[in-house]
Amino acid sequence: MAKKQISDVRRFNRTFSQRIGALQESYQKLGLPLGEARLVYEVGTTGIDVRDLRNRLGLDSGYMSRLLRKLEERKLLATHASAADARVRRIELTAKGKRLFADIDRAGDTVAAGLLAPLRPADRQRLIEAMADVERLTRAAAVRIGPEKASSPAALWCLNEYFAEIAARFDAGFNPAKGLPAPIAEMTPPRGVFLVARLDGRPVGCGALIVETGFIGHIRRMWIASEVRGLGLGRRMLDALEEQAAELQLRTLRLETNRNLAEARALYQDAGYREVPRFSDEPYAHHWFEKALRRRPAP
Amino acid sequence: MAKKQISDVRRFNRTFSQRIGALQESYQKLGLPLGEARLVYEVGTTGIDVRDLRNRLGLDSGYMSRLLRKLEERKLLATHASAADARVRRIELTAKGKRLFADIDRAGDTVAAGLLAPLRPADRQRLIEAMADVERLTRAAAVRIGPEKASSPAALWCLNEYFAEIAARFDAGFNPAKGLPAPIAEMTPPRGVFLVARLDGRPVGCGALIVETGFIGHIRRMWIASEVRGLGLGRRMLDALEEQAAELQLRTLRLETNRNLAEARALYQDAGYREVPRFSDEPYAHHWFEKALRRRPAP
DNA sequence: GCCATTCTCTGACTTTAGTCAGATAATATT
DNA sequence: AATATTATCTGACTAAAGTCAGAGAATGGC
Repeated sequence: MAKKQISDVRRFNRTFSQRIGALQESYQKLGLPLGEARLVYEVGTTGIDVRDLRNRLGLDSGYMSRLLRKLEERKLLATHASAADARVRRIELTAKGKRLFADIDRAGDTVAAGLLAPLRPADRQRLIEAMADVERLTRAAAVRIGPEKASSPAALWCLNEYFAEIAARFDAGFNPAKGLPAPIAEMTPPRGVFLVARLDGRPVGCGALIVETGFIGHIRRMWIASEVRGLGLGRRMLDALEEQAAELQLRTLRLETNRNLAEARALYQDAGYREVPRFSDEPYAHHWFEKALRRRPAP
Repeated sequence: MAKKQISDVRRFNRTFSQRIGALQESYQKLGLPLGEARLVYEVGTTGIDVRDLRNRLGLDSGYMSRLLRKLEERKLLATHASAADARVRRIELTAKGKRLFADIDRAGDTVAAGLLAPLRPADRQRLIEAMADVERLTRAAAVRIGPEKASSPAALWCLNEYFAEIAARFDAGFNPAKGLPAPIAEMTPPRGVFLVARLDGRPVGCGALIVETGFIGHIRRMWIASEVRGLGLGRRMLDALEEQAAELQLRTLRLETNRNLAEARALYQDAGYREVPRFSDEPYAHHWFEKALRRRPAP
């Protein structure tokens, strides 16, 4: 990577850190500390479960609890047990809290308008487009891939999206009952792994590795959400699956794909998979691939 | 301003706040709090005067002093009186401090490289260009214009740049001794004002208003640094000068300009100045302008 | 039905990041 | 030479933003 590129990116990060610092100061005039304002803003007009809020803001549960008590005392929000699960508490803003939310929201608008105000209309449009580009292109770096339970809500959501997509793209649609099955148990250690790609916590892709007899692994259910496609995530998912395979001491990886998924085929070929004769009964597949893994160096 | 534009900008600010939050966490692994790391980083390998550091970081002098003592105890930096002015203390990093600086620097590189790493070369280039666009276009919003002493270093620096530029652009060069003078005393209240435009503290433009006999003001020394040109700052400087004129109860503003400064002429015309017959002996001028100010509404 | 896990809460602390009011010494201004 | 200003430091506070251990209730998985 060119040094010039790195320093360009660093300059951007630096100036934006400053700008965002200035932005945050603008929230301070609302009469409560940043952390509390952020919390009120995240609760929003619709309310939220404490658990979700804690995950989103990444706060310690004790700290969170105390913040909530403080805001409750100020009559900005109210908590009550969730209907679905009596352990989790649901937060809703009071009328006063909603007014504060509106103030915070307005302050955000003002900051944004302040960036646009000095510009001519054409430059405003350019700024917005450039921001969209930066956002899209930096998304890839914010994606984290890791193993999760194949039965987790995120995993099931990904699989659902995956099925919906291939149903739309395969010539004859897709019926999970007819395709080669991939039971959750087989995508669970030690018989396999299920990887989920997340962007800011939200699932945006998945891939499964199923250990077959001997030293052979089977890659299944690889999917990347369209919002993050074209950023090299397919390759990263494949690399992550190979990493898992290496840890499981596998020697060969196999996978199959449908003729309509041209970008997937290109990815597999580019990643060193070579086409082999049919090895599975997957009725929706037209191409079968295989790759010999390099033996792991002893640790 | 379109609502859609504002919400687009807000989304960008939001995602980048998150990214930058993550970035800052990466510095935390260096074993000292963010504020102290930032300080060490700003001191840099060349050293800095405490005064400048305080301005740059915007810290209270007491707090700053305590931070320095803490870092001195840890043998990360050393202070000594400045040679030029025994009141100011100069900070230099010790060998240990320089090692820490290198670590911080490397962490910054790692973050930047992490943004670039997942991208293909063409996308890397696009990201960098988009970042440069965003930076350039948001610069205007970060510029602050305010009155400063015409004898201040920033003012003198601006005037120097201004002279250098017109010397290069006027047909016959520019000799300050031959031009209409603008003594510092006349650009100082109550006889006049000197405005400086600053971007993140750095001067990037200036403009002077000199009160002539009666209710007439004379605009002189208007200059905008090339790095921020094309962002509407000339107009803002002119507006700010008119604001000052209104506060001084002036009724008419005058100015003159050289034929080679086409963009300046366009600005004046656009701002409502109309060309009038020569009213001054400025030998470098070819055009004279005037504008009647609207009377200020009573406060 | 039992046991592990999840979710929230409380108590007891800590660190970070300041603010504010002087005191002191050096320099600038008049 | 007298006075004002500037730069730094010290003492005495404060608010914000956590951390960590453990308790208690509810739920999920077997």
